[in-house]
Amino acid sequence: MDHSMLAHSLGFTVRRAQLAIFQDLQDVLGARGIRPADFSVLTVIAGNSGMKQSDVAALLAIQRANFVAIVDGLEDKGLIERRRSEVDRRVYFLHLTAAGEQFLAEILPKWQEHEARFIDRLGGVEKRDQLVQLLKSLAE
Amino acid sequence: MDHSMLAHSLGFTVRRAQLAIFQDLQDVLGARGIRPADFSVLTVIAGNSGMKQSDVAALLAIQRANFVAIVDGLEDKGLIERRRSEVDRRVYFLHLTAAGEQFLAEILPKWQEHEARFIDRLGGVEKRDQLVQLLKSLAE
DNA sequence: TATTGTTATACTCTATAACTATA
DNA sequence: TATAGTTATAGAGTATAACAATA
Repeated sequence: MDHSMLAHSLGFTVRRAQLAIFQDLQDVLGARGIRPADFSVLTVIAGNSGMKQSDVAALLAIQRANFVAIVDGLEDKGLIERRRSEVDRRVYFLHLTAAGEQFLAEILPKWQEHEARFIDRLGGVEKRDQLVQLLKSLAE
Repeated sequence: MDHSMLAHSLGFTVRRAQLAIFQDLQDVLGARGIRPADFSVLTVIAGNSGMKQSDVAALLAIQRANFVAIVDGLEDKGLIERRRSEVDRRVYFLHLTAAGEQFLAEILPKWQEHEARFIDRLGGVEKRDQLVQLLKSLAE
């Protein structure tokens, strides 16, 4: 199927793998009405309740200008809420709502099944750990 | 820097690695006036001269409708040319021009340096081979 | 009827500059 | 002056439908 030097390059193989994973993830999350970026925001807030809006954006490498619409969308869905800082009234802290907690609890098993599908392709969690370590060294 | 479960997931780490590699690749190729997709097309044609336009598109997972502008751009730059099939006058075969061959010869060392930067981060070509194998199993 | 290349179009993601309110 | 959030906008990349020429 592939006859070029690209087939053995890092850029090409990483991109192909990323597309395969994201397509599956989009199918899983799209059925529940959210996108991969929305999911990543929910999990970050779940793990760090009350994080500053701009810090969440930076952690996920999303421009703060583009992050506004993502937060708006999740707030409109009733999954998260902005709370103004009393100390510095420029900043918003992000929190999951009760509905957001419930939504995440429902969707997490589906996400874990998604991860499990690809762990199976790799041949187990040891291979996954090995791969994640290699990938992290690429991203520094 | 990361406090979420995402940090150890396949989707997130693959995406981060892909962004790091593509940013570097865009810098390398952008300085020579082409994009990663252009480069991939040039290398495929170099390895398979006279390939059908739609087959190149399929090999690179690019929609044939979106592929037209890429081929147009490379043809406008004088790097490739379309040659009509005598047998089936619907199809175009793609070939590098002499200028295209020369351009690719000039740019390939820069691409190899780019690959080498990431192979270094991994810790050598054995790690690269290991990673490529794992990534291919992800993309099936 | 089916296929190749093409056009038009829309949608998402991303990048940048400038605004506002606060500090 | 500087920062957090916001708005507006433009550029990529990608997806789909429909067309002309050809099979």
